[in-house]
Amino acid sequence: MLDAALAVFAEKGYEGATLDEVAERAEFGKGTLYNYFPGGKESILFALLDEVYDGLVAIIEAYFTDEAEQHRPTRALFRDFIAALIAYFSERQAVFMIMVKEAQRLMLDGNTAARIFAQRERLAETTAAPIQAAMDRGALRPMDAHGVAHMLMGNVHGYMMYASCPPVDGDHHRKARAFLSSPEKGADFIATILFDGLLTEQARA
Amino acid sequence: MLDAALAVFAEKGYEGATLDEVAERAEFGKGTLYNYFPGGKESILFALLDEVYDGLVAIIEAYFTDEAEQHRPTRALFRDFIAALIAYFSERQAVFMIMVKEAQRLMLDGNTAARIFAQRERLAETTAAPIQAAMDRGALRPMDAHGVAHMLMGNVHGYMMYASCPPVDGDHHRKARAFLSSPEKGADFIATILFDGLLTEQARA
DNA sequence: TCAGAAGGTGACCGATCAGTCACTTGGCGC
DNA sequence: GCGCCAAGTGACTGATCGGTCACCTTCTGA
Repeated sequence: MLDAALAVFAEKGYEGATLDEVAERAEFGKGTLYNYFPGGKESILFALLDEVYDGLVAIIEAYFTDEAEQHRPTRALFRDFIAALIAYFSERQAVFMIMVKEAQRLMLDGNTAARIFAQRERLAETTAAPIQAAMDRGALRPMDAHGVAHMLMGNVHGYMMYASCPPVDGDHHRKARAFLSSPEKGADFIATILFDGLLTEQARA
Repeated sequence: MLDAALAVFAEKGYEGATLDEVAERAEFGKGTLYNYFPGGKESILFALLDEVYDGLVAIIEAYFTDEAEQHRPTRALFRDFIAALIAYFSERQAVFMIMVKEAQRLMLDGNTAARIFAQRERLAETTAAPIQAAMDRGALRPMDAHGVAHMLMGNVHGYMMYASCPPVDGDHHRKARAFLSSPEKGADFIATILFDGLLTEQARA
């Protein structure tokens, strides 16, 4: 049932989606929706977002607790983490769309901001742990690990927006974007910027 | 009149805003709105977004063509550019909200994606020029300047989302976020990540 | 076999709102 | 002062949609 809501909300957006359509997609009557979600349309959205964030937290935790990943070089560890996130979103366009269209909107709305922000904190917290560990062992610059985690997620988001947009007519950057269109290439791109930095060696002198 | 639309759309979101409210805020009758924007609600939104993007392109161009800025060290130039962007959005919360809530949504909607994406390309193009110049003179790593420009804008967006969110109850990161809450601190944070890179010197060996 | 519960249903209702249009207002030329 | 046009107006309408509820259809257990 939440799968149906995911598909419809992702396609039409929360406001544009009708419960009739969600019900039809779920192969239930509209009344049944209200048996499961007495809170109505909004509670369906929140349940959906909870599920989406739970899924994300789960794969992040799984990645960083995987025994094999534990003792790899820091840069390779995070580069592949970024690749895994990009692959995850690429295979789940609807999940990505919900997060962009609805979660961002709700985050900027006073009534719902706290709820969504708490979910994003969970995400950031989960990602911040291995970042803090890498800082502690001297592999990463000592900074606010929590803030770095937010920015890392933000970079993946930015990359997905950039990469997933349809080519514009007469777009002379199509080639450049195609270059970035695999999770591996995208992860290299982001990792180079974030971990190596944009400055050349001589510019640092 | 677009100012009124900006305020109302930013507060309630496009779908949630009513034209009655826009008209009231603008101190016009609803019919007058249709004299100016025969295309109705949607054409008001597009006119508004055009204005928003024009304003952004203008300040970016102004920053990079300012004579005094021309020959500063690359890192300082871009660090201050980031600070200027953060300050711009901080002073114009409504502009930021429109871009997050509506532009992002429209970018992921097949019918309107091309139009919004073209505007973002203009932004990226404007920012890409000085980045390309810095690459050409060997100050920045040779990469896809256009992609780097997108990621830079994305980082400012990510930072704004992170910084502008209201503190959550029991949020033990409030202090960390307060640390980032001035444009100067935020720009230092982003510039360190993007230009210097997260890896420590010894981890690069 | 039947009573009753649990789960499912969709026609209906009331509220909302984008868009319309017959009308008013005010200012300008003559 | 008058005619006329441009600009402005808001009550109205038709469509849409969230939410309700009286009813139906299993299923269970006695």
